[in-house]
Amino acid sequence: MAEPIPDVTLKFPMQLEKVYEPQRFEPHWAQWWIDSGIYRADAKQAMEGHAFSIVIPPPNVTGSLHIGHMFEHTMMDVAVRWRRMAGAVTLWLPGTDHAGIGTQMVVERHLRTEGLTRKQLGREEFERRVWQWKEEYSGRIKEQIQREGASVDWSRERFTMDPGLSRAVRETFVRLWDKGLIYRGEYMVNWCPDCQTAISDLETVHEAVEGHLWHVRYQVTGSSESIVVATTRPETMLGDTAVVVHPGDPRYLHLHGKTVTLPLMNREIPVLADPIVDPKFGTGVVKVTPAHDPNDFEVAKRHGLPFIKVIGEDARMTESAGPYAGLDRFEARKRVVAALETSGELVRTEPYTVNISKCERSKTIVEPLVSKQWFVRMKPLAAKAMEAVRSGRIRFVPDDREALFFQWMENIRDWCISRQLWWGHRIPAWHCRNCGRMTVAREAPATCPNCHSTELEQDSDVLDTWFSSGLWPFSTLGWPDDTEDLRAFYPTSLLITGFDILFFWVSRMIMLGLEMTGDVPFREVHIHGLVRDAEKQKMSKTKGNVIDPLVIMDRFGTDAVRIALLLSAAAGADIALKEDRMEAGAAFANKIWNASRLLFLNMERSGVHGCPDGHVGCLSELAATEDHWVFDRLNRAIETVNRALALHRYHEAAQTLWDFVWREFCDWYLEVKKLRFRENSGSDAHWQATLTIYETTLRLLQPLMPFLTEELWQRLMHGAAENAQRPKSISLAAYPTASLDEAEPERVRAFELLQQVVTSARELRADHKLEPKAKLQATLSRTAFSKDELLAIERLANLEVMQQAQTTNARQGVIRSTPHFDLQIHANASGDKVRIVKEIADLERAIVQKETRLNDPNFNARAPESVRSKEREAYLAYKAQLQKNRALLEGLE
RNA sequence: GGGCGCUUAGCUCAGCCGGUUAGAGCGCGUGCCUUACAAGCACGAGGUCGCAGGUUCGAUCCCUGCAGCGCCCACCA
Repeated sequence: MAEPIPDVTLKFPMQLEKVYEPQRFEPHWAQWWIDSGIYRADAKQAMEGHAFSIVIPPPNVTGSLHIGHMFEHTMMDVAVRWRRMAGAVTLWLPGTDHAGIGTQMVVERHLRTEGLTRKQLGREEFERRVWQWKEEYSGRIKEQIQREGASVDWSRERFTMDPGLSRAVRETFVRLWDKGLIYRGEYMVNWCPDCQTAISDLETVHEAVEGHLWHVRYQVTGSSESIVVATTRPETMLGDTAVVVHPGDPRYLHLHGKTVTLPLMNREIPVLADPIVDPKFGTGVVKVTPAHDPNDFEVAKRHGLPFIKVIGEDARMTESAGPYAGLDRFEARKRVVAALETSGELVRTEPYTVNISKCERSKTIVEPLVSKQWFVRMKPLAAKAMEAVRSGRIRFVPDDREALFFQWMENIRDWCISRQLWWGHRIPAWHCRNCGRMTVAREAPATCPNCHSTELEQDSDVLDTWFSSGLWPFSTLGWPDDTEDLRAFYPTSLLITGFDILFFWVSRMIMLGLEMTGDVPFREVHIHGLVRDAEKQKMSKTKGNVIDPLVIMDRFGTDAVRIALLLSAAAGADIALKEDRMEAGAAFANKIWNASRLLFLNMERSGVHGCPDGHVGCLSELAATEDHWVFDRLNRAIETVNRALALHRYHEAAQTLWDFVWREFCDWYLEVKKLRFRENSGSDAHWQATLTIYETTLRLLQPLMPFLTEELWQRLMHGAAENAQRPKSISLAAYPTASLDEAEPERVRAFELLQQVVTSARELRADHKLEPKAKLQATLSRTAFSKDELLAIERLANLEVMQQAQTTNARQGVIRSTPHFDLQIHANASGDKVRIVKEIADLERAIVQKETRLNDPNFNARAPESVRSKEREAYLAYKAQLQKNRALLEGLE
């Protein structure tokens, strides 16, 4: 096991380097977290206690991680670290996805640079190459995840094509097949001529492009009459086998049952009636190309029309296209149009916007083709999934994403799961070369169950990559075996992922999880937004606006990037990531570092070594006013942070911590404490309170900034006495709950007054542009300040506090007054009244508002008493302050 | 064609159940190298909460309409 602290810091744990350099310790802790095995989940323990489990959305092994992954991982890590510290037995399971089509394409592209194609290599050799690629990239991804500080359990790392997960895939396939939920058949699918495979509906993107609507005349057989059909794809007419009209369309009633001659092909095709036709669109006559249009496919099946395939898998015209055979589909279109023009059968051409489907990956226009594919029947699966969400067994965060989920589920269509690729899970079906019979089985059968031939060949198709990802929450835990892990950690507690894969992945996990395990795969789904660039543009390699997480982690430190991402992460919202965010994050980390440096320096000076044992969280009788105040503020922060984390409001947690640490702990608490350090009055009691606050704050920050807090906490603990109870990492210590001692309200109030006096003095000094070093004299009407508090006021505001006003003539002084104290600052100031005048105006406005409200009988009759009394109180306070300000103003005039 | 979301300070965005004079970061202005931090400190300027109605004692928040922007889904030739 590695040493918990780098050697150099071991020697001088309390001497922080002057400059915050996260690069010095972040890699060290990342490594130690792995070597020490502290994030390894214990299934036995989990079954006894409270478990919290989460699986990583497996990144594709196509390449390295981008900033969106880091955003997602950071939120997951915060969730996991928080639950871990809160006492849950946690499992965060890491892994990667084989990403069938995506990986195959990048490897093929890579091969092309070597002048090779996959066909030249052959299937076996190609698969070997892809495995090589996978090894390289999953290794890179692993390093990146470690660098992010993700507290995953590497002993449970999985890959979608691991033997165990492959077994889960076959098990699922066979069960669905046996239930009749998987079928195979000739249907119309989206065919990508570039990828040379069928793709699912989800893998296509729609795009509106400017095209044409060509009107073509078809001659009615044995008549001088002709009809005109409109088409956006004239090349497909070569495969027409009918034209249809609406059954009730009076214009064409007399043509029902007649035939027309298909131009160019001189084929007789029937005129049919079908309600699919909209009589109001175009001419009300539609050509039917059963083999190349999804609508026409349905029509043809209803009417038993023949299918003529005129476009092949390579997007070139087939032999059936007669003279056009061999031409590319777009070239064929040109020639067909030209031919129709020549023959006079093209009546007219009009511009028309057409919706085309493109392959999401290759951007090639998808060709609807009839081919033999495997499908999953979705309706029955979707019904169960919707029920699980409706009943609340799965909750969405933010919950408006549910609408999206239902919208898709309600209109779900069968899922084409077969791909004509080489990289992926082979479909567990074997075809007998002898009798032709197909066998679906978990393992390769030795002989054909029908004819006992040994001439069996496995189906060459592979499964859609999402088929295996859909099993991820349970296949990774050992399913279909009833493993300890499965019992301990399934259903998983939470899934954090992007909306872009809600349908691809989340929905399928829900459906397959319910079907295979009988339980939901996760109880909560947090759908986050997209990380965009500073101009809110989507990041993409082609735009060149991609932010590489490794680069910015090197530059700013991981904690800084984490806090920057978290601060931007309003639930579900996209974030525009600017560099200044990360600079601010680094500044925050630097602030914490330096605050620690101040404390550590003074601990050494006071002879205090490390964190004191015992009575942590207590406010002793000797605790000072500022201790009471900061206990109060920290308790509030603890409460807010815990609530925010429970609701996945990471930005709120981050913001709360930021404000507490910077605006309260550093700006006020440490500033006052510095005075005590100077006086060398830091008694043990003071240190106890100070270190309690400090150490608790580190723990509160830990889930968000694990590296920095680990480094500081280890140093703090290193100097302290050994304690068997002490966990070996801050990430295993208890998360703060609002259980610190209650601060005394009177003393909290006293500190707030102190702040007001100090701030007022600063305002006046700035307003009157006084010499920064000029000491001012002040008289405080409130006498309740203790000696210590007066000292703090004097020092922080650079004031000399007088027993009473030195002059009764306010004209010589500058005065500031609040309802709670009067402050006269005597100086040779010009007596600028601007501030008082402005404040009087503000107060008058507020008072009018209050008066109107308080005088409104309806308000008095209907508003709750709690609101009314608050309003009255506020009104009186304004009134009092206004009077004082007026008096002051008079005095100045 | 359906559905969803957004519009708050110069910029990026918070604002949970409607209730004191609406917040943060960055940027901007002024003054400070105050022995933790110039990656800092202090002080400040800056908002008719998209527009128009409505509900309510009370609306940035709820409802309706409008305008602008964005996203998702979709087999009208």
